[in-house]
Amino acid sequence: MVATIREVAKEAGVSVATVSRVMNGSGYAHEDTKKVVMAAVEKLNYKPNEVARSLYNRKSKLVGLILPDITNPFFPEMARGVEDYLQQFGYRLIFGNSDEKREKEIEYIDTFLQNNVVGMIASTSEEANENFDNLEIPVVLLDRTGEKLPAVYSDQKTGGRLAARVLLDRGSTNIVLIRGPVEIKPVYERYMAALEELTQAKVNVQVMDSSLTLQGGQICARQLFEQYPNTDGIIACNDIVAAAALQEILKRGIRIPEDIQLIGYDDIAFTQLLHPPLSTIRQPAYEMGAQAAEMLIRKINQEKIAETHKKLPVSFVERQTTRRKVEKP
Amino acid sequence: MVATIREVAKEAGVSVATVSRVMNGSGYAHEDTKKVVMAAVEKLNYKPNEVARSLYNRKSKLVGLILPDITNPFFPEMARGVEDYLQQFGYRLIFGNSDEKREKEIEYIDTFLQNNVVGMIASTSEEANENFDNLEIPVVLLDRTGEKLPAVYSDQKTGGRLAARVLLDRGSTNIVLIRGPVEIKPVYERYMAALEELTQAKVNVQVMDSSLTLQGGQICARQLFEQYPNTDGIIACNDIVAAAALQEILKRGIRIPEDIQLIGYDDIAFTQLLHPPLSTIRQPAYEMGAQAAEMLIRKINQEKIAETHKKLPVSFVERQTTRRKVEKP
DNA sequence: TAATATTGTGTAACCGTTTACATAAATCTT
DNA sequence: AAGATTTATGTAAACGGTTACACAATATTA
Repeated sequence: MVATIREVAKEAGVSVATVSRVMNGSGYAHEDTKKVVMAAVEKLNYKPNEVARSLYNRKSKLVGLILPDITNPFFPEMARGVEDYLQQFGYRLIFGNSDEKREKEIEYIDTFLQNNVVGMIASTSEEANENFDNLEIPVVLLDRTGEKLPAVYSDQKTGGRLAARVLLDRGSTNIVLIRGPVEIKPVYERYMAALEELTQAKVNVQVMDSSLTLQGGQICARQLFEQYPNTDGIIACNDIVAAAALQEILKRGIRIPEDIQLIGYDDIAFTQLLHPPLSTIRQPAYEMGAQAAEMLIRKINQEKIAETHKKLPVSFVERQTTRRKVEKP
Repeated sequence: MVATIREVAKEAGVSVATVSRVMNGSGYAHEDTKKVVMAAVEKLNYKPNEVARSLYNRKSKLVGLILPDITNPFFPEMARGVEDYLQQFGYRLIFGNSDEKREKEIEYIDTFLQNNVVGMIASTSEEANENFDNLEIPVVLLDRTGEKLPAVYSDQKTGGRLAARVLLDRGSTNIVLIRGPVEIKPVYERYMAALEELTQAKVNVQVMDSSLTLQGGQICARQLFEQYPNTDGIIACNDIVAAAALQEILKRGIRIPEDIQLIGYDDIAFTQLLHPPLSTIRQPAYEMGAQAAEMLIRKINQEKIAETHKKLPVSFVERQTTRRKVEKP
């Protein structure tokens, strides 16, 4: 059904080596021969088998991508950033969701390797990093960082501090800080930075735990007002949890941002559709993905890379769950 | 760096054939030999190269997945359904976003084929279907359907009709029906079904166009109230557009659902977080993905398949952008 | 114990490419 | 016109697995 290089060679009346050479533009080939070969290629609709190529070259046109959970709207943005960038260079993505689970991460790393990927981009836990050791292919960490591996991530510390500053500057004094899972490094970092900032401000601060999911957020939000009814500021670990909190706030008839301020993290798309639209700390997800892809391609092409650790800036997106800042005269 | 079967064979003092046999549990192998081989495998941390396997077998453990846009929250659900199911059987996903563009679809189909995928799952336009002709590997359509190919999709007609019925039964009489891009079959079908139902009801109906994105929805929503200020019901082509409409409604201070009813389509996650929570028609996205994966595996294993066209039911998710139904005594 | 069946193992061909090397043809030097 | 270059092409050996086939060793049977 699918034509092989031998059939093309036969059709064109040349050897397979010649076909290979004209296909790849490598080595010599007479103009006339090129035409004959291309005609045969055309006629048989020949497309070189990537698997055979990959076997010989010991590298494919495949890039492995491991993300925690594509169902969390933060990651699709990143994935598209990666894909859109790689796609232009003919690379394809093998993709896996890890759910932040070590076994899954390892399983995907292994199978990606078995498929001769040229490189990998991964948001994996720090402990999984050792699985990247002694690989002869480049790996770039995304939304994570580490000593040895190049990485593209965002400035969680500034993000966390910023979130805290916002509530502080706008007058919250009884703040609940919702901490996400501590195993997830970036989430932990933003939490720590916010906590530090709040602590320094000598304001009343309570810490609560939540998963990064909607269900987790809802459970947390419900408890929050039972335990700390006079809260006047909430810093959520991500936008999803913030959205859950917002819903609870509304349900209880608390005025926002007058009685309570709320700030999320990520700036995922639907955040602006909430009512009131959610103030949040923006991470440039798409850009992060694209830059990771760019760095990976650089590595693949053995180019020198100026900075192997790219920390992208975050920014405060002011919407309507925080008050206007009072200007000090 | 990475051990090959030859190195394992040498280490174990046997031939490559023997190693292959014990790895695959095919043919005979003496118990003692097995032990020796497995020890060597262990020692060298040998993992068979899938590429070489794939070349010989002419099929890999890779499945191609083409989705329109992973950035639209409807699709990640589906993708996870596919992945979670396939993952158990050791299949991996090569993934591509098509943006509903014919060239991209074809490009991905071609490169997937070049990588010896065992099968493909695709949400592609009808015109791309011919590219699936004469393939020796199974393909299942997802969220789309067609004559020749097996497919898993949802009942768009019932969905469209249901959406219309809901607004009708709850008393809307000046309804705007937002039609999505007509090239996208499922979107068109739900539109047509709704239109039919509305027309029959002899109610006042206006049609507007929108893309499936937030930006498109916002533009559409703005125009909507300028052109049809006394609208009292909106059927959106999907939840994203519905969310945009909801925002416009709120901005204009129109009461919902008292003055206007709104219904979306898909039931993507954040829909319940809107304020008020959005009534919508639910498509079982995850389930659809999982079932497509199941069907594909059946096909790969050459099992008989009872129904090659699985139409999954949709349902009305009643939330707070539609009124309570008035019971007729 | 010889004949036969079963089990265990190795050799080499194959999957579809790329490329080192050999050799032939064309072109350039002097 | 002979020799040196350059260009053009083919042959065969990789790449890392799987498996048909041959053959040897062991177990079973009569």
